[in-house]
Amino acid sequence: MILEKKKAFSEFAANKGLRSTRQRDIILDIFLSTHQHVSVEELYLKVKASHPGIGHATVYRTLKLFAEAGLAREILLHDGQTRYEHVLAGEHHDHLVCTGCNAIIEFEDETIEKLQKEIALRHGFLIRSHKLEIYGLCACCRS
Amino acid sequence: MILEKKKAFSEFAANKGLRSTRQRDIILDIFLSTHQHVSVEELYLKVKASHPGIGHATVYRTLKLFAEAGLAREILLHDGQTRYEHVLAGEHHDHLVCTGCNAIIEFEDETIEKLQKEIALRHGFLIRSHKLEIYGLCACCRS
DNA sequence: TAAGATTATGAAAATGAAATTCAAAAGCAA
DNA sequence: TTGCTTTTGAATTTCATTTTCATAATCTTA
Ligand SMILES: [Mn+2]
Ligand SMILES: [Mn+2]
Ligand SMILES: [Zn+2]
Ligand SMILES: [Zn+2]
Repeated sequence: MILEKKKAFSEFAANKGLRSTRQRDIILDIFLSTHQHVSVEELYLKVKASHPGIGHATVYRTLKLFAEAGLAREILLHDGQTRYEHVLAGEHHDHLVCTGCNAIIEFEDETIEKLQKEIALRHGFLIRSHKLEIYGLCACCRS
Repeated sequence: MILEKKKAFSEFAANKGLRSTRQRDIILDIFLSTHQHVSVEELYLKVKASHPGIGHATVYRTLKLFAEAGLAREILLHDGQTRYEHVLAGEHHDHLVCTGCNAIIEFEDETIEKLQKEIALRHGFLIRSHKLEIYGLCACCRS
């Protein structure tokens, strides 16, 4: 799975005429080693731990490339930090966001997805993407 | 409807021990006169047009109060600007956002709302709020 | 493989939205 | 009014992100 993603990025880079750099390889490795929903700052700190020379700007730029390449998805919750999550081929999910402990629970609901398509159809709207975020308290934080 | 909202805000202010100020009255009047989904800057400019003395900070602070009072809702789309929309008592809706012309189409779907509750229940999650935004192209921008 | 052309990088500066500071002004209870 | 408290607005600060630009790395071609 990690190899697939590396390959996917090489192909994307080749297609776009991007050069292959040590930094991009490192950032990709570290991104792939993280769990879901990393903020740019978190990832930057991880990168810096083993590769102090790599700068903020490169991490920002590279994560945007990953998103463009389809292996990461940018998510904006309500904390002013952009996060990136891993995109598995063909998979989509939405989020339950706990405002108590910041946990993020993922879910999928085919019916909701279908209803969205119907709504779009009804308005002559062409869907490019969507986000559904449910904010509240997770089971732990309720009790 | 405008009077109701003004009254609602007075009550909220009274309850919170807030003072009644000329600025808040003006900003409320102008907010109520706008259409849906105003950015803070847009509102600030409108306010400044007739009342040049009123500052940015007051507009920011006051809109937060409106949200707290329940007569406005903060919405964060993907353009880095906080917007506020009018909240009608007991009403809820979600958004189709056109990335072509920035139009925002509102919709309600009871089934989606119900399904969200079921998902939350399944995860022991207590819903406080949610947002569903569908991004894409509106009918005009498609053709 | 060396040169030349182009792209990528990183430190620092710039940006832009939002929050904060603080002295002055306004509101309020008595 | 008086005196106390809240609010205001200009300016400053903050913070995430973007941009700039000189330097470095990569790729292409000979
Ligand atoms: Mn996720
Ligand atoms: Mn709306
Ligand atoms: Zn929690
Ligand atoms: Zn449009």
